[in-house]
Amino acid sequence: MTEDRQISIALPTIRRLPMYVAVLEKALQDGQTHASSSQIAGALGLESIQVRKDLAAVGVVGQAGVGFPVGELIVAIEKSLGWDNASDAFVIGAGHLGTALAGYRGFARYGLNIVALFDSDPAKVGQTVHGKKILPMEKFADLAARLHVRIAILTVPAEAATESAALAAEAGIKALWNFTPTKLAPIDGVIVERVDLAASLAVLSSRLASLVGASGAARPQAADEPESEV
Amino acid sequence: MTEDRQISIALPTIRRLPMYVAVLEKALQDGQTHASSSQIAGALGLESIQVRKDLAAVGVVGQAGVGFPVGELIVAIEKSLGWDNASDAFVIGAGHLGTALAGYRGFARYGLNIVALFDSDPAKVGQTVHGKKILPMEKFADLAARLHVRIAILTVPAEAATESAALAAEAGIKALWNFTPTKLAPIDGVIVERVDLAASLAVLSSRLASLVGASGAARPQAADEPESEV
DNA sequence: TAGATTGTTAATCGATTAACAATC
DNA sequence: TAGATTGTTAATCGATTAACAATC
Repeated sequence: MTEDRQISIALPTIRRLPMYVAVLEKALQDGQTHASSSQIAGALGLESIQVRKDLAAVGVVGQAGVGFPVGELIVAIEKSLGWDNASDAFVIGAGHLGTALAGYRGFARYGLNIVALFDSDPAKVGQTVHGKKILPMEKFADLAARLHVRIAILTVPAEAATESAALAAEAGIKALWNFTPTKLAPIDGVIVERVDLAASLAVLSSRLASLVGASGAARPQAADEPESEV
Repeated sequence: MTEDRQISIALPTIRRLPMYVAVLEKALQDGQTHASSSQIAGALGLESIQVRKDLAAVGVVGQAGVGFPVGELIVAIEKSLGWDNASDAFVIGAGHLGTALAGYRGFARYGLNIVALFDSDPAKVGQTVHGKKILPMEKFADLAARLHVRIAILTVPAEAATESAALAAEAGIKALWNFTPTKLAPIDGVIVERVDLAASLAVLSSRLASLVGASGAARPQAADEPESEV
């Protein structure tokens, strides 16, 4: 049996693991069998000690004087992340963002397979985007159960987030990837991971503001060209 | 002159500030003039002491026995974030994600105004999405300079990320909001904030994997009972 | 005054970084 | 053997949490 103690890897470490996979795959393509912590760190702008600590957390041992086995490492990381066998997912909300995510081919790399989209708008239902059908919300629970879908990607408008999340939980969804600006209240038995654009933009704009503030007064931009209404 | 010491607010605090704004605006609509740290914390699932520490960082003082002044707080937070006067932004890459972001009306709330999109694909150039024009990359530098645009939103394919970032930096862009899966090398004088979907999905799927692993072999769960537990 | 709540100072916790002996 | 690199143990750093006197 495998060691199976993937629980309890520190969250910051888990967030860095995908970067390691990317770097290691490049190394693999270059024909490298081993990569040292300092090589990996260099490629990512990290410290080598942090790489060693992170890799220790996924349970791979390196070879002193040589480095870490690249192939083995990729497999171990993907196992830790649950990326070793693909998971099906439903998208709830076939708006701009939902259809964009449904069309993103890169998710396959992360073991995520978007099966279908759901929307409450009858005008959208029946359409096909990126080869995936938009289905009515009424069919969600039944299909989630029949197809054993455990992941839902939430891309509905902010006002509909809470209700959609409840419906998904009811339907047996175990993990919600929340792209809405709504912070959901905890739901028993459901993992919620939020992509918080406001938080990310807050970091960007506050740094920009302090940069501008440092170099002089904030100044209005020239009213010229298309100001374009939203 | 204003106090102007917005530098050095801790990053975790900055990430939480937008949530406070959301809660405070709701309080304002309910006619509240003041909100206590425990009220705010309760609405967000945080500890009151953390709220007080965060609000202290933006420089607003509360009133013992009463709470914090709601309106003043909103203004102060928005100032800290640079959300007090809107910034224009360009989108680079008019693919699914780029057009989705260009159509998201919620950004106005964060002082972000998407002016136009740019793409290197001649087939896309000339089209209009959500009332915004798709322009050729060749015009980027000139327009960025003329309109004093400092923010670019990067939604090109992974392979084009580095090149596009360099072009943006060349054109005087000061802040890059990077939605590509590529981790950019640091660029002198340019702030880069990345929306790392792989990192977010890693957290989601690893938690899901350990949840399934904990309850026995990886098995299609009964579409019934909550499996509970964090 | 009495109750509620702030803001400060100290304690705790967890992650990052440093140092270096062990090992290939 | 000599050089490179790991993994362990300890030190540092920063953020969160606790306790409580000050204050409205």
